[in-house]
Amino acid sequence: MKPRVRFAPSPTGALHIGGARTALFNWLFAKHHDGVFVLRIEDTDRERSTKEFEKSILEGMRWLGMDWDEGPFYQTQRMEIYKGHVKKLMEEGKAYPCTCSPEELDESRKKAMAEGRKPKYDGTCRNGVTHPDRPAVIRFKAPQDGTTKFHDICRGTISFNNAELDDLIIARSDGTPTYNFTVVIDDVTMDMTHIIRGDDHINNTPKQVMLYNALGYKLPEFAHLPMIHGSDKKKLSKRHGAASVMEYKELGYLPEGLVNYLARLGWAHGDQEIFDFSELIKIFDLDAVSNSPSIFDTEKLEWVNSQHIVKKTNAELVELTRPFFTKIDISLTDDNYAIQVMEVERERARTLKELANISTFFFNDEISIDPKAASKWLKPEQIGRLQELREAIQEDQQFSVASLSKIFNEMAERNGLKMLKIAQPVRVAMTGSTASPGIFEVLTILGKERVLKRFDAAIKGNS
RNA sequence: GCUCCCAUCGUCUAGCGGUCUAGGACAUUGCCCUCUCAAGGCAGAAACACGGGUUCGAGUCCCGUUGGGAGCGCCA
Repeated sequence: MKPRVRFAPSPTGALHIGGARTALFNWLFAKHHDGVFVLRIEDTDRERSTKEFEKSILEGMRWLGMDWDEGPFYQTQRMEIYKGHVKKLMEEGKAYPCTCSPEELDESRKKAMAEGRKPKYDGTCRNGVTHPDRPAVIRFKAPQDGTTKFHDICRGTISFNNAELDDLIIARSDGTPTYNFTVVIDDVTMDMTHIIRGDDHINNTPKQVMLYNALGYKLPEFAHLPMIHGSDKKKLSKRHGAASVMEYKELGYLPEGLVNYLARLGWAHGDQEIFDFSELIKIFDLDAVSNSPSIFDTEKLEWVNSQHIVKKTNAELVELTRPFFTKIDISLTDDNYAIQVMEVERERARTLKELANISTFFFNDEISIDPKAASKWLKPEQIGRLQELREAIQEDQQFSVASLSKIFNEMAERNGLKMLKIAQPVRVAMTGSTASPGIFEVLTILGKERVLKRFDAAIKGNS
């Protein structure tokens, strides 16, 4: 049987790193087994769900390249299905109305905690409501003894004592169904074969299993993934810097870079670190998923991203970095020129944003020279040599890496100087900084006209 | 507090009873390359939480302790 899996985010926030990893493992699992990946929007929390968050989640999914085969389905459009199931349970005596108020419940919970007991519903309304005048929620009549167990692909059998569980609310007083109920109904009616989700759901699973049993449905396979933590080892949240997937796009990460990094959190394939999409699909499976939580490490993400930047062609990098250049008011008008720039800068940046930022001097007519660099490398005696170099370069008909190299070397030799002493002033004059690609490459890409202008600007500005 | 889950270098991980004096990667240190900075190459420092078992043999299996995480909503 072809597996059917789903990713079921609630639109109460953007698609974040943890959600993206869960989505990715589902997607990879479906692709690997030639199964079906469905997207379901769990929007029953009307208070906090918004259309904007929903849109940004879909945007994040698309950007990461995780296409879905079915959906998106919306829980708010499936109310009749849930209501039918609630009714069925009521008729079979497996659910009952409860009129205890939220305040009363809250109080008994606090009391239980204070007394060291587990906060659970005391069953006041199990045998008839106590306040017929009040609006009622519907509770599931959970088994009170015995155990509830289920099989988890990653962890084996997990079992809970039913005495630990209570009569969960399956429908609110306004008639809308709650999470643990809707997931079960949806997963069953959508024919899900595997439920792959974060392990923060392990504690919900026995409740859901009871519902499957009460409804007479067959259990799917479960696979609970370890959490992704921030550097403080706490569940990843907004406080840990950029949490939303789209923020990583803004930061200049490649979708393949993020996906590669995310795949390696909680999953490994021997010693291999770098994977592209097709490779992941080919080798990904649940048996290689680990059980311990991992910490999100931006530095490794950056390295992985740089590995994927290097895999791109120069032409692709031009297109990829264009939006980042635009943001700093540079428009790439000459693609051939930009391609040459990419060739010399591609290995020097870890993100597309950085790639654009370190390349600005190639595109701006006016460059700003770092004062510290100038005070070290554009002193009077160095300006004098710059002048000399400028004349030699002007006379150089070839203006190639080879010819320039010859000019620089001769100059160094004549003055008994190391290449450093002669290259650095030129680098500062051309790029404004002490770090850049090879100086001869920089010169030939910039072109003689621009080079001479920058010589003049540096000489004029510092003499 | 209770329940459940987890436990190899700072971090991500390999390891599925003997080949582990524990391997790789990021980060880090030194060296090489070198016109700078990267990239790259080489070398180094760095871990099986602890205690009991089981076994001829345990990082690998079992139990406990400790530590961490998650859940305990008319949120999902």
